Amino acid sequence: MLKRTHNCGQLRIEDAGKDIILSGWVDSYRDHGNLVFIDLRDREGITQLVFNPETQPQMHKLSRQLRCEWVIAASGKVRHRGEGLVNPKLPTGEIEVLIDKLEILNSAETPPFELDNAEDVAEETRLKYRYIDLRRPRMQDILRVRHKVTKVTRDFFDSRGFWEIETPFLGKSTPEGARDFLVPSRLCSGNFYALPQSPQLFKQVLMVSGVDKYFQIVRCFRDEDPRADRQAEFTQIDVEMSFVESDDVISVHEQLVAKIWKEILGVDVKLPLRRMTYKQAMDDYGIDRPDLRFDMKLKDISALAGASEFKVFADTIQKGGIVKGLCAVGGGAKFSRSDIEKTFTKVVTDFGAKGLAWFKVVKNEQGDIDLSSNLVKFFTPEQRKAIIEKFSANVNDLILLVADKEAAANKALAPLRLKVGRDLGLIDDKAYELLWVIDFPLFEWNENEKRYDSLHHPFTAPVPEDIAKLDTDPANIRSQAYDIIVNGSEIGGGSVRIHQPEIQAKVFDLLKITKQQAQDRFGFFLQALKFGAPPHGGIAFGLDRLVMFLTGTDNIRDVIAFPKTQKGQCLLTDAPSGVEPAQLDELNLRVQTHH
RNA sequence: GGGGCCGUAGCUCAAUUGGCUAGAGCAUCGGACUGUCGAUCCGAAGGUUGAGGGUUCGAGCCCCUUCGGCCUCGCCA
Repeated sequence: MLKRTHNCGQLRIEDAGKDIILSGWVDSYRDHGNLVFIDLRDREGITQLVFNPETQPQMHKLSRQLRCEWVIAASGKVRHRGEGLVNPKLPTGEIEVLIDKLEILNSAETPPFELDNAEDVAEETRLKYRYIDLRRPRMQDILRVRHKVTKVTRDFFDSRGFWEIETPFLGKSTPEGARDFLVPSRLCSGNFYALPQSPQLFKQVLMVSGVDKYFQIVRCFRDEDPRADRQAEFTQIDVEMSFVESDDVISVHEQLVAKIWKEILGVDVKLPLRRMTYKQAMDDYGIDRPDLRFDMKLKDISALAGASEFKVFADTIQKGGIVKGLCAVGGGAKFSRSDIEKTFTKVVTDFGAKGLAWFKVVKNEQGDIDLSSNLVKFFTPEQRKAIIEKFSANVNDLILLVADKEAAANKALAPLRLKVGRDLGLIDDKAYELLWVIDFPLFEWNENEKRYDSLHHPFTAPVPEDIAKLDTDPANIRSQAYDIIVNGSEIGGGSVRIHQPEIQAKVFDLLKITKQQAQDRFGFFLQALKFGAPPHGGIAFGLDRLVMFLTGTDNIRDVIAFPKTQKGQCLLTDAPSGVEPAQLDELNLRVQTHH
């Protein structure tokens, strides 16, 4: 076999005259009867090969058999293409290789889709023939970036004294959090392992073990419905550190993020990153992961709205709700009433709001700035003026308002803000706005279950000043949790953990986890805390989402070599599948079908 | 579990109100061609309209069932 001396993206004008060997896939062929041109492709690029019937008649004849995606090796001499023949689209476009020997290593069936057009091909087809899809330069770029991110990450942590340690995949199922993937045990019949949702407790145990600084690039599993940015099987960069406070963890990891941005994108990220409290994020953006690429802050006009004659507003305030909204600069001129009532109203109702109130900001008959909509009759001129002032609105702006309980209003307004921002063209696709969101509440009240839920997870430590509130005012305890946000998407989050068993016990108490339940689920961990657990904290990044940002895709399946569909199926291998009865027998399992 | 979009040739799409032999581009195959690079030109072949059932003189189109893909709400400590 001819062994390659170079790759297909490597040769330049300086290499002219060299005898070289390339191997790869036939990307395209152009047969002129006389000359035959082959674009040869490997993961590094494309190089043009030329077959000339006058210099090498046998090889020329052989080359005419070549078809797309055949695998070949060929030797020849690099030469300049000559005036007017350079292809500026290719990095290797100044040269070509005049072939003296061609070796066909393998033929190929006609591919089910053309690599050039794959962006338009149904994803179903791409997934079924994933090996062909992954040959495309775009997909290989993504694989390369993903590799580089993990490489940068490993080097970063290694240089700072972190150890990469593996934790079990076969673990213990707990009812908290997401649904577990279960694995039946053969040796302990009737019992099940769970695949990890994250290595949370193991990494904390490693801190008790004196490992001090741990990281792992680790697969995690959550048996919930996928989304465009969510896959049941995903990868975390998981970290834990001993003898640290929030600032220590934040500082190390913003350096990691800056390093990744620099190495992959060549972008300098200014450190330290800005920080925003959870409360400010919720007040101004209605969400704990604000997209700061555009301004358009939300404003609460409850005081004004409650005094109006508009029954929906007055009733909402009466019942303890709020009226909150945003001002779309220029939106009054840009959006029609039908845009507002169809598109924008649909956004908020999709997210649970009952409706959307709107005002266009106009000049009235007296030539003064005023509001216009089907609702103005319920508002006095003074109230209208106050609303305009509250939003610092100008003529041609559009004010959109939602009335509901605070959480519900925010829930609807955050996506509305994004939609309006996009429609107004306020979002710069090339910008990266990174920040930390801090000071999360430790708990949120669960009305259905009449108890508190952890906002982060049950091992998150309260801020020291708030510890006393565990007994008196749990709702207002701040936690030592932090999320890192890029362009409105959470790429990582973590916390300082509870390392004292007494505080952990109190938290379980508020979560209505009984001593017995705590013992059954986390007994090993509670015991570990009693044997000299150092103060510790950590973080986990979503590697898939990170790579999505770095490669500019909004589809998580693009950044996973072998992803699954929305039903969790692998179209390449057809997993999951039925199993032999004998396999079930060994596990003492029986499959029940029901409707 | 709910809502939405989609499924026609290998790929991407078209087909008027239910009406002739379901078309086009690309790919494929054959031929031509002295420098192409999305080569070009000539020709050919290619269909269980996702599957099953129904209405009708007649269904790609209407109805029912079902399978699959994507987006999304719920869910994702």
